[in-house]
Amino acid sequence: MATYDLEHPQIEDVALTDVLFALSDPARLEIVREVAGGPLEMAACGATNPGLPKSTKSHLMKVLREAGIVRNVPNGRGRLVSLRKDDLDARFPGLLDSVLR
Amino acid sequence: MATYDLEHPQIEDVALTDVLFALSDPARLEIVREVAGGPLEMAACGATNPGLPKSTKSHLMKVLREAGIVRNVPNGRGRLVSLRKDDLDARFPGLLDSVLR
DNA sequence: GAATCGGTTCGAAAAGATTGGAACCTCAAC
DNA sequence: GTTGAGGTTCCAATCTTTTCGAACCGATTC
Repeated sequence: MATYDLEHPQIEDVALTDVLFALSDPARLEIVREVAGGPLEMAACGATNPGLPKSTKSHLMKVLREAGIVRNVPNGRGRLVSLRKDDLDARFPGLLDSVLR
Repeated sequence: MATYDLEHPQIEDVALTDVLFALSDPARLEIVREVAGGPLEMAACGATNPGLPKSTKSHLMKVLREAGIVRNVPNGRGRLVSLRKDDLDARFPGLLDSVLR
């Protein structure tokens, strides 16, 4: 019964401190950098962290998703992760660019 | 014997994730906003948090200081807190502006 | 439909952050 | 020198995050 569509916050509802917190972890920031190049299969990201257990990776993604930073949608039998760049740019102009520079 | 001059990191030594983490706490971010207007006596900042115990406030300042965000120097019998804006702008261009906007 | 692959969720343990009281330190004023 | 104001440090309690195994789920492939 439980569907696997995950909750994504409205961008107006995300607080700046939540975004900053999500980005303040090196592993999460690295994922954001990878995804900044374009949407990525979840299996494909975390290239820098090869041996990461999947539950851990799933949790990192959850924090990013709940902070409004990434979108994570079902895609075939996997998932596609993408950066919510337009949303973030509208809500916190310049932030993403300065973090990713 | 112990001097009360506190350690301030070289700006090149501070990691982006440390800065983001320090700014990800609402109370700390508020202090940064206050200090962005110009140097402030430590006693004068935290206006939004009137009843904050001094040990707690001291700890918030420590996190900001160790992240390279503020400078905290003795001044009379108190301390003067200032934003390391130039350092931060050089190290992470645009970051501070986008966070404080 | 059975097996498998990619991910989520749950639960519990470990690690780290926050909070605040108490003791202490420094400077300045008296 | 004593006192008081402004802050730091220490410590312990609490809270939050992180980590990861185990169980589960849905879509795909056979």
